[in-house]
Amino acid sequence: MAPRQYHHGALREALIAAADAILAERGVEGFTLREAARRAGVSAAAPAHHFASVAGLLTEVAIGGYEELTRFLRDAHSTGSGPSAQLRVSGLGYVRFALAFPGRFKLMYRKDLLNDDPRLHAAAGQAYGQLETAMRAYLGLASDAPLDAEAQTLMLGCWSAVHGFAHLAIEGRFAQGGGAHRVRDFAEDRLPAMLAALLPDRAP
Amino acid sequence: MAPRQYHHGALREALIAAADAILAERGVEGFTLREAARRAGVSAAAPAHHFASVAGLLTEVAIGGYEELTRFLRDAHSTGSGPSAQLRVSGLGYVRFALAFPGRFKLMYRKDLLNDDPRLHAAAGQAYGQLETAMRAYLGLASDAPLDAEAQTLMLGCWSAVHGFAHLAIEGRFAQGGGAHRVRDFAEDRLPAMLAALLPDRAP
DNA sequence: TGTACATCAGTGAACGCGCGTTCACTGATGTAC
DNA sequence: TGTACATCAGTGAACGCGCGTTCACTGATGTAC
Repeated sequence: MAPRQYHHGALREALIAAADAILAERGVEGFTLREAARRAGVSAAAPAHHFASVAGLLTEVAIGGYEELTRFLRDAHSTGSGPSAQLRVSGLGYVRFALAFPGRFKLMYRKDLLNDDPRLHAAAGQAYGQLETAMRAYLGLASDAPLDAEAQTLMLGCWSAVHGFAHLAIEGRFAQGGGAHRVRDFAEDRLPAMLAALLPDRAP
Repeated sequence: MAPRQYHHGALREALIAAADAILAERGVEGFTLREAARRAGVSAAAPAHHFASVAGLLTEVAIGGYEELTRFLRDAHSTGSGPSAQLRVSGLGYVRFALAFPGRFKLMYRKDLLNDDPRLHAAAGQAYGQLETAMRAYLGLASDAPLDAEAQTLMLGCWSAVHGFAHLAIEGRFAQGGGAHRVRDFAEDRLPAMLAALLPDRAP
């Protein structure tokens, strides 16, 4: 590595990466701006030149989180064959994301730590829209049709179920022994059946 | 009110009540031991005589929370007619509890703030057992029968769904305008249909 | 190609904050005789 | 019924902590001419 220069060159990105690493290692509660600065090899005052406040940095991390979640949902979706399987496997993608990045996932729902930023809402909306698209296909609706009452109820149920599952799994309410690995195994083992009960195959 | 005496008389209970009030007003993140002492009209050092640490006090609050949740589940259950309706309405009870006491509810899932206390696990187990009992009746199983694979999957789905719904509702992910009142209306409006989709009537 | 100078992106020290907990203490209570 | 005394349940001051942010500053960069 080159010796530290006075000008970092990409401090903004380095701080975001450092924040991400802290979230992964210590969770949301363990995050501090000073620690992020420390990891980026920079004084505690430096972040102020790139983010108005700690919320600014965390908001950036959360936006990245929603973008990654969208990717997870899309990737999962593409592995299913047929609208029913695709919707179910999208739910699996949601949980996989949450268990892969629990700190980031929790941050994404911590309104009190984030700025009320339109980019954040847009990123969240994109992830949600990904699920909605899958739901439309599942119900045989046109891709631009508004969701009717049944569809809305089903969306609510799916989102609640995968979100609740993810949250409970992260909090260790299921597999009581073992670490993250065991929790992921539990999810891969049990989620498909749970999603199948909630979203049975539909005739096309 | 009598003038403050040197000996409070029931400081332990007063601290628990104060903590509960703080959770209601400011949420988990807004809780501090010093503030609880302040509200009980006592010095910051006083709580140490009743709780080994802040976690001790919060654990007591969480235990009370699980007991209250159990009551909510039981009360809701008793308003349903027939096992199917009773299970569904128990789910409603879970969410009603969460929306009535969001701070306490969140605390109950914050392992990092609570002691690893057998009384806490027992209280949590009792609430969970309440749901399990309703599930057994729903599936027509004997009240002491172990849950088979289908039953376990259904339990997982129900718990995840109501937990996720509660969590998302508390975080304001549904009704974007309005306060707690509007969120509760949304839940009362939408949850029954969601639960009906997840737990359709079963022939007895 | 060189140079003056504005601007940018850092530094290091300090501020003020409130926290949970500890300490030596003291006032109040209750019990043994 | 009184009294000595142990124990209990408070006090107030202090400790050490790490936090986010501010401030006057300086070193590096880049641009106009």
